[in-house]
Amino acid sequence: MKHIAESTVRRLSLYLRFLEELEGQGRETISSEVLADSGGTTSAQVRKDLSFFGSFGKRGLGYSVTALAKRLREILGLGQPWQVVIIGAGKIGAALAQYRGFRARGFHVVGIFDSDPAKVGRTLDGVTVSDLAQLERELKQLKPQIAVLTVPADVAQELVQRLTKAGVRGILNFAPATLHAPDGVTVRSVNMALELEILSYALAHER
Amino acid sequence: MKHIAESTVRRLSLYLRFLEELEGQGRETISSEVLADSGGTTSAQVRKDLSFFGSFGKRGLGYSVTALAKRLREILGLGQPWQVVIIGAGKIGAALAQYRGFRARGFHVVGIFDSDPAKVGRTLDGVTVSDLAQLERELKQLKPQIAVLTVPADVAQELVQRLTKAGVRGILNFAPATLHAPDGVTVRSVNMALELEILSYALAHER
DNA sequence: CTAACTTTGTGAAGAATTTCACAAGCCCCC
DNA sequence: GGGGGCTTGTGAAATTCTTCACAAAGTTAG
Ligand SMILES: NC(=O)c1ccc[n+]([C@@H]2O[C@H](COP(=O)([O-])OP(=O)(O)OC[C@H]3O[C@@H](n4cnc5c(N)ncnc54)[C@H](O)[C@@H]3O)[C@@H](O)[C@H]2O)c1
Ligand SMILES: NC(=O)c1ccc[n+]([C@@H]2O[C@H](COP(=O)([O-])OP(=O)(O)OC[C@H]3O[C@@H](n4cnc5c(N)ncnc54)[C@H](O)[C@@H]3O)[C@@H](O)[C@H]2O)c1
Repeated sequence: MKHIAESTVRRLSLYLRFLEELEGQGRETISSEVLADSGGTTSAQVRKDLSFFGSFGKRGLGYSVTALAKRLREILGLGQPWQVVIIGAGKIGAALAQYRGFRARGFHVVGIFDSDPAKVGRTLDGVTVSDLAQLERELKQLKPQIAVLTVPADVAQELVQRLTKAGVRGILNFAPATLHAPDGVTVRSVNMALELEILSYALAHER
Repeated sequence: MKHIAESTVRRLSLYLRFLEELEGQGRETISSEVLADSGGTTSAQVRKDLSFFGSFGKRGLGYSVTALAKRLREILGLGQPWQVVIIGAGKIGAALAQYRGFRARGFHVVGIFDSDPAKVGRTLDGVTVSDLAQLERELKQLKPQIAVLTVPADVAQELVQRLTKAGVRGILNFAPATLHAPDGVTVRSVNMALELEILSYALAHER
């Protein structure tokens, strides 16, 4: 399959969110035009995005809401549930562990780890925090595909190593650090301070 | 000034973070090559990014770490402190309110608002949570340029309206909603579920 | 059944971004 | 003070991404 740009995948996720809303409302079909508005883009862009994966629409009518949503879930890999572990049960890690939006999308938090004895043993939304020392041992059982890193920046890279070795294939990092992983392991970083800085740039350069 | 791509601004922020690390280590100069590695890009890209704003380097030598960091802070609008309010003192709002990384970059949380009486009156990192009903009255005093939205998705848009009317010019939104704001107001969204979905896409399509 | 209308799918054009590649500038050493 | 060695700054080329624009296909109404 041809390489698909991240911007395209991002838009597909937005389309899917909107389609699921429409599904709830019992709407049956939707045009690329309306779908475009929902994601802040253009109808041509929507059609082009979808065309990478096939042709799902009916000319003169639009797309079947349920069929397109189903297809997008497959494309995005959301047909199956994913097992997720969270490393770092601090403020942001705890918030994420209790966040309903993940489970709703098929991301199941199956384990939480922390190195602080004061945090170990606590339960967050039904999952007990384990000691980081048990990481490798427990991952053998849990077999998560994805890890969320919410630890201080200076230990993030070493955890990437350990997680990778234990078979984790995707990492979502919240620490402000540039991380490196071997081929076959995908690392994405969410950097909130950086988002504020982009805002700061925009405000400072207005007009 | 010519329009600068968001991807460029994003990289400038990364360069700045690395430069500040180097400043701490007392390093005096740095080449585009080394700077590139830090941000996961190429030396040509670094030089091109910087060239939009002038020429700061010395051929044969590289860039002065302190001078470039200073210049980047100016470019990014970090020369001045920004006043920030957080709307929604829930799990993620509370985590952000207590996050040290924001203050370190000159983003000062000066107010927190919530509509839940149980949350009002609590203190997070020295700032007391106010009743949302007091929003307009208190914003007149606080005059924040930036608001962080950590409320449920279905009330996010109406808060954009109120904040905009009260003079806020930049909004960082964490709710999974596509928001619209008038010209002159910048809205950025951080969508964590979407980040996981992009990861999911990558894992599902590997090789 | 036909005609008017709507909307898709997609090449081709256009715009934006990244990479290439190299002349020019500066440092350092002899 | 000249030469060798680095590294910048930047046009030009290459690549990637978005928009345009329209034929083809389907719908709806009469
Ligand atoms: N709080 C926020 O709003 C926020 C925002 C953006 C980024 N971040 C980043 O997220 C990370 C966590 O932030 P936080 O505010 O939750 O901090 P925190 O101090 O509340 O949490 C960090 C947790 O990691 C644990 N930890 C430390 N070393 C560990 C290790 N080697 N293995 C496992 N766990 C370990 C600590 O015990 C602690 O529980 C930091 O890198 C921070 O920069 C936080
Ligand atoms: N918790 C997470 O890890 C996480 C991750 C990604 C996105 N989000 C999003 O962030 C938002 C908040 O999530 P949360 O987990 O902190 O939820 P939460 O329920 O803990 O917090 C929401 C807070 O907003 C307050 N609130 C509700 N309506 C309000 C209004 N009109 N004005 C002011 N405050 C109001 C509530 O009282 C509550 O304190 C949601 O949109 C959620 O989807 C959360």
